[in-house]
Amino acid sequence: MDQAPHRVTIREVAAHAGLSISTVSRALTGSRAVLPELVRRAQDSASELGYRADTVGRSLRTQRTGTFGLVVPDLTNPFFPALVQALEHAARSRGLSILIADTGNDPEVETAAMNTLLDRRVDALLVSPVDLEASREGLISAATTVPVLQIDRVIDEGIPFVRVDQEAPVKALVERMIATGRRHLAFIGQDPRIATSREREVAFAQAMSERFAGGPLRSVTGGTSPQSGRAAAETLLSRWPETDGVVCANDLIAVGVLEHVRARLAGRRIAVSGFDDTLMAQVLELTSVRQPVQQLADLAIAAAAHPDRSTLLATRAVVASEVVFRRSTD
Amino acid sequence: MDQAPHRVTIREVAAHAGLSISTVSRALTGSRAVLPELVRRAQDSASELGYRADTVGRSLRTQRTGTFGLVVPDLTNPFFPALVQALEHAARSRGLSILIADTGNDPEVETAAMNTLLDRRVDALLVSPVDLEASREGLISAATTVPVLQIDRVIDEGIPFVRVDQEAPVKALVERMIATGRRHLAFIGQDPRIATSREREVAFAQAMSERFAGGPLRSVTGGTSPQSGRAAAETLLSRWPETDGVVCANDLIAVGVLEHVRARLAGRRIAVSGFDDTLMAQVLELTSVRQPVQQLADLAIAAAAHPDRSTLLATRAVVASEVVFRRSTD
DNA sequence: ATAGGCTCGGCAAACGTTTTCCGGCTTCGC
DNA sequence: GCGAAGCCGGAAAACGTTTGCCGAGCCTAT
Repeated sequence: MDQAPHRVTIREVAAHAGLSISTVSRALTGSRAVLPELVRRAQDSASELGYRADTVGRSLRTQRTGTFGLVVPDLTNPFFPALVQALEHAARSRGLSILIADTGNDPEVETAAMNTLLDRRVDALLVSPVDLEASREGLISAATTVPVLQIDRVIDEGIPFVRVDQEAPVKALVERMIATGRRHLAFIGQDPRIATSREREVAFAQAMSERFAGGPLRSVTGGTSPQSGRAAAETLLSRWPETDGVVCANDLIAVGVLEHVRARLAGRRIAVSGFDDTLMAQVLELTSVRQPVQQLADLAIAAAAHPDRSTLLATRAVVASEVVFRRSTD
Repeated sequence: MDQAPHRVTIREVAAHAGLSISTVSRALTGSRAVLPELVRRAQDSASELGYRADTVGRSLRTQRTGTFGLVVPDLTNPFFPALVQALEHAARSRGLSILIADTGNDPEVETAAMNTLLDRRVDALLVSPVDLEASREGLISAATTVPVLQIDRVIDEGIPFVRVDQEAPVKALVERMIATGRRHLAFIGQDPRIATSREREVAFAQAMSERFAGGPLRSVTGGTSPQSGRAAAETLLSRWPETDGVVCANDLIAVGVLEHVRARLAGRRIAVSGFDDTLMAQVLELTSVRQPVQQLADLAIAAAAHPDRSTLLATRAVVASEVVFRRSTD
């Protein structure tokens, strides 16, 4: 049938323009001064022939691919698509591309994925590590080969990161629940090996101990889904029946809790809050913590795109998030 | 600080093993027979030195990158993360990678993104085109350079695709609504320039005309979000107040409709259905059409990964989907 | 016994680009 | 009017890999 169409190379552009390859390269990339007349000739020939520089050849020579590896734990969790989208836009606006890997919450897959990305010679690795412990070794080892940036989830302070502050919003949630008359607050976390969930739990414990020194710490952990949220709510309320406010580490969990509360405990006035301000939170009128995804992405890409790697290697950024109060905490 | 760590090249492996570069290459890739003894020596040296072949060098030589470009319209729509995840897994299990681009529903961005992916010399382009018309030109032009596979949304039958049948599920929905006593059915679509939405609308019109020949076609279109779903429901019900069943082109829309119905029309028994069987549909007990995402992804990657491009170029696949009935259509 | 064929190691070319180096020309200062 | 110092074009090397080709050694069949 139709043959693989021949791609125009810089050599042909040079021939067509009656210039040397070097001159064309310089004229098009602007890497060194070229007489305006020649620049025009080069550009004209290039566009006439439809020339577009081949990134593979360029990468081989420059040792930079203009590509980042992005490793996320689970695209099923709506927070990550939002993050990916923001990162991809930020990257593309600078002419950079993103190789994506979804690890399905498996640390071994994660390490393997990072290695295949390294083989592809990405300029940097953006990672939201799966597991506080099991991900560490692979992460550290990757960091010896390429600049690594932990994004959102940070499991090793020695490696650059861009994260969200968890303390303030959790404190604000607790304060609000107390202000609306609740006294017996509880926390429902995801797998405790997830960095952000752990941090939220710690923040919760601290906020509580400031208000109710010596009081019991009501806390339960489970999976990351409405189903497990419902189950967690059940065990929580059977263990501490007095509970009248629940801070969840995640919207998906909170939705499950909400279901349980609205269905089984319609009479009781139990506050519920989540994290991530997903679409579901908006629809179900669930109080949630909106993540500054855009800011996170901009910081990450800005750091990763910086020409000298020392900037990236020095990145330790924490950005603030904002609680969106809705009916679920009225 | 610490210098960029030197990556081991095949040349060093060859030196260490006392073999020629060619032999090492052949031993490691198995591209030609090599004496077992030498294979062992090559492999030992490779693993001892921690050698991993550089994909950039290889790509330059072989003219294949082992990378696909994936272009999706909007990761905010939960259908696409699911698709991306499935595609990425299928690709990685074959040692292939995916460069992702989110076009934010903008055909111009889409064309630009496709071009930057082409510069990266992807082996194939997997695209869910934004717009039935505005996307066509860019798509066709890209297809002259690289194998292109339309995935889910197809806007040009001349270009290979992997899609989902819309007719059967829509018909099943209509039948069910009729079977449960509804007579005045309506359709709410997304932007009519979205291929799948249009197909669902056509299927709806056809199913209806089979049952109610000559009856009015109640149909409204709007955006892809609960908000616009709610708005659409409002105009729909003011225009055709008798409506007692609504087939929506999308879960997000359906959720908006459901809100409107449950809030404002609590007395009336109006059936609502969506598409994609997202988490929200499950939570809100919304009848929806589950997309065979896994199957779609497997077919797509299998076609794209096939060594000779003629297979991909011949791909025209349609897979079936399944309606999941829930309370919203009881 | 020898011609022909098979196996397999190594040299070198090639993939497409950027960039170093060289050298010719112009300019400028004295 | 002359040396030094830019400016800028072109040849060629380099990035890391795969692979076409050659030829040495061995086997086999007649």
